Amino acid sequence: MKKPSDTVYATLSQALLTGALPAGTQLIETRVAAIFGVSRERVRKALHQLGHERLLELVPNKGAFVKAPTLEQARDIYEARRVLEGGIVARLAGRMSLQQLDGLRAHLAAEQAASTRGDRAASIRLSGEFHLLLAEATGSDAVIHDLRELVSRTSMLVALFEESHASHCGCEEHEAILKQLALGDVNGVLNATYAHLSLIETRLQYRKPAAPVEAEEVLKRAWLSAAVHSQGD
Amino acid sequence: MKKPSDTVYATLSQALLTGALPAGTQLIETRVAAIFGVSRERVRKALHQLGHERLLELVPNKGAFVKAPTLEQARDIYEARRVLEGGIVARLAGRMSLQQLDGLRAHLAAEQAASTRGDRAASIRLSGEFHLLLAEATGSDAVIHDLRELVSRTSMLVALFEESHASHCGCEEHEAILKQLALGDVNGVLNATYAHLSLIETRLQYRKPAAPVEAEEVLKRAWLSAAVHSQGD
DNA sequence: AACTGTACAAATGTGCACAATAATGGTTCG
DNA sequence: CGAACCATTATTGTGCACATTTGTACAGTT
Repeated sequence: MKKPSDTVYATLSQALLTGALPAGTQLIETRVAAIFGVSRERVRKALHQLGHERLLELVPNKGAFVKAPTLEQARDIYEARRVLEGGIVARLAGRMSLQQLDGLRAHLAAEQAASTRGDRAASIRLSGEFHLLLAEATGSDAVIHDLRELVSRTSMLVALFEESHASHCGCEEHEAILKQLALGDVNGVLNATYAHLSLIETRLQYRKPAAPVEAEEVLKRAWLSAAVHSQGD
Repeated sequence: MKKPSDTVYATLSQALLTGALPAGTQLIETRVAAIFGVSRERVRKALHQLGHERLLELVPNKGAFVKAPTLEQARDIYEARRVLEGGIVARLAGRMSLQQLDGLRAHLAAEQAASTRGDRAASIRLSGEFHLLLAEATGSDAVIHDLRELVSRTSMLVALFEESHASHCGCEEHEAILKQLALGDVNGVLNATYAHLSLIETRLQYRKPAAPVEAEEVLKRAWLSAAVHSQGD
């Protein structure tokens, strides 16, 4: 069996990323520890790590709260993605191997297949992975790390601000980016990337601040689900 | 008086960034706690935070070691800076206000002044700040955060791999970047940025793995220095 | 009736003691 | 003489009890 601390972190992380917990919810160490059946210190460490990843807001002597990003902060994240992903594609333009291009094309085909057969879950997952694949093509672990964090935070934003029926990228836009990449047109690929990310950003809209929910039940279900999943290890 | 935990973190961070501790040195919680006169838990938290920032390597059940970046990992960092800073300037090109450009020009003048009067310490500091100013011009806190982390890691690399007499950027290269920025030439500013960072990277060269040193003495001096500095608060 | 000061309750922060784990050195057997 | 195994030691990981801080409610005063 795996170490419980990793499971605690993974469970909380997924719960936050999927938006299962409304923004502003306080995560009380003792309660979470009781729910998960682990000691308070394990929870504490996981909470601090999530705080360092900007998914939680840690207020000294008060506690950990689910970060409630404003629309302004959301735009901050998307601007950061335009900057970083723009830098990625600008750097890659005209410098990619045929093998790398083929890998991206294969991934794009998988995206389109998932889209045509109406598999929404796969579409969302593959759409996110496309961006990470671009980061991996740079060969820099630091770039991958930074983009992964931005994508994670974007997931939370989508869960917060976006209508559920529009949660994945358009395949055509990914296709356009890939095309410009192969051509090696720096300005073209930059514009395609900016347009793509800005289009996603426009899908964000203000929603009601989300009704406070019984965190106990949500976490209990998430914990049991994670426990089931890790049973196969 | 400030909280000791912040001081512990700041002291260790500075010691690592300036390269006072050779790579591979093990930081033993109890020893550090004894040296600093604080409890072990404070040290532990600081160590974990530094580990999360990739300045230390945390091995489970073994301890915290000063990260020993290889030249390959160093290139990884510089590639990441090319990507991110390239994304920054590409995004900024032609979109900056006159006020922002003037601010950068003033900073560049300060750099040149420090350089002509031979103030090496100021030169190094101002050179680093120039890059951060570009990040701040994007207006995205996430971008600033990511670049700051990369610059921190670069500082450690410089302390490790670079000869001491060549530790600051050339003002002319910053001038070239600024010029292309004002012109709004995306390709030009990208090339200037890539050239600048690559030139810095070429200064890196392999040095002897650094003789192991008595970490006790180094930390004690760093701690006393920090204590003196914080006395004025 | 409103405001303030105090006392209580709840949650986090901290230090300590113990358990688990990995390296090391010595010893013994082949 | 060498290698493997066991014991010892040093260090990190964990759980628990206590201290500190903060929010709140209640009562007293103006």
